[in-house]
Amino acid sequence: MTIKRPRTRRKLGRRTVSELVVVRLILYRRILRDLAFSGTRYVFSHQLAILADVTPEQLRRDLMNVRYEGSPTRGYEVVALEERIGAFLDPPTTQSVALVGVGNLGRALFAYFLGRRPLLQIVAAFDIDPAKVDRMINGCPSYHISEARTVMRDKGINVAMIAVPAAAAQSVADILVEAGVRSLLNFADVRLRLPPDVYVEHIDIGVTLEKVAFFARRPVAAAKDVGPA
Amino acid sequence: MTIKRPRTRRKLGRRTVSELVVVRLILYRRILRDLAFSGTRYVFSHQLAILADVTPEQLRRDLMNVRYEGSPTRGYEVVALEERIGAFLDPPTTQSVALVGVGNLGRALFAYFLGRRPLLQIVAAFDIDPAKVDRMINGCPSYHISEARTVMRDKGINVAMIAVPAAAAQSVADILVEAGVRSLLNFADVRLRLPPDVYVEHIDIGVTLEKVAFFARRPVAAAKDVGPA
DNA sequence: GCGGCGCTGTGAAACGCATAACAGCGTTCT
DNA sequence: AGAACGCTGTTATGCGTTTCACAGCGCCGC
Repeated sequence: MTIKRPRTRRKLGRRTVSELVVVRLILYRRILRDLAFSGTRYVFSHQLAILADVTPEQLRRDLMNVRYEGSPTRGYEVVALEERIGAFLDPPTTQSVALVGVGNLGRALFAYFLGRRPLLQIVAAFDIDPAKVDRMINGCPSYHISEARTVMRDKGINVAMIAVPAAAAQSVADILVEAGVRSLLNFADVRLRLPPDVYVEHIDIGVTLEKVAFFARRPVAAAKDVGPA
Repeated sequence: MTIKRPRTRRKLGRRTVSELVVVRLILYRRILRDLAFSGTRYVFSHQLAILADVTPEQLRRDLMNVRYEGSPTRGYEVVALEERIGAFLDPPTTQSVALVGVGNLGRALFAYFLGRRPLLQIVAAFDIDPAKVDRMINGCPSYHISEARTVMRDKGINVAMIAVPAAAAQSVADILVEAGVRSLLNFADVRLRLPPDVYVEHIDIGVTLEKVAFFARRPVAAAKDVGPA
């Protein structure tokens, strides 16, 4: 869920790739992993497109960005394509992530990380509650937010997740950015205002939920575009 | 976070409104609430635009959809505009929501609903774990998923949130749709395949997180569009 | 009272993205 | 062996959204 803004883009080789393409590539790779796991060797664009809920044309167009060529007769080789997308998406080295806010949501995020995502690791948690600080949570040390700057620098963290109440989110974000974070994932229901060179992604459950509720009330055959006039 | 597809639209009066507009309207209203709470009476489009992280032109254009006119000299009257947007967005009556999956994330969602959102209420929770079933959770009864159909019908639920492991999500979704749900909010990291008249919104934390990590590695001044060639 | 300023609302242009259409080619079937 | 099929990669078209630009107008200051 997101608001359309001047898209952040990133160069690869001499090309520039939009956020939308990146998101879909991530999705394709996940599907390819599942396919590889289930023993599939080759896949056609229309098959993969169905699994990703995308048109085949769009899939092929997206794949142009990663410079991988499929065979007209066999389609794409699952493992090879997965690796090629990985080469495009993955960091050269493991990225360290910080989590701020160890409430219900924070714990859910910890649970989410277990096992998965070897290339992204939560190496530090922060909170303001003394009861939650200076402990180990899922093998990860927790600190008081006031130590953020030191810890972030020491551990070379440049990605952070914010899972604190809305009222605290902006000041937390300011602290993080000041401590060198380049990229944020914000779960608080507030639009953060930050310098333009910081990448922010909002997961705004409140807005998303209202949106879903709104569209639950639309006319039955809306998908067919039946509007008069 | 979402993939661009043929946009779901909804008529209002004789106009049709896109998802993007709806999302922004929801956001504007939230900001207006905060402004009203802090005692602000009037607001100009450029002020509101900054708070919403949008251009003033876009804000004004969005507001055209709700048929509210501001004054050239005072701007928009905060409370009146908030109410006007509410009249556009809100359901005539309270909507009942179901939550499937009472794990970490499910509980976080319950916590989220506390106090807020009088127009959306979780009236039933479902799980497959016997230990979590037939209890009260935050004043809401929990049932085994096998009872979904009956309960959903009885309570007139047409919106549901899915917070179960990825492997179970599709079958849960099928059950829900079969039980009459029109609109889904899915937190599982799987793309659900459902009939086109069902509205689905994905909150895919895995994808979003990878995206954030990816853009943390972009060149420093990317925002200025410094690409050569 | 009149001129000028700054805001709103909206038509028109520009942009980005998705969709459609097509050329190339390896495989397979006759 | 030759032809036809179906898939890929890519170019061209179209659409939706955002951005630009300006007309209209109430208020404020002179």
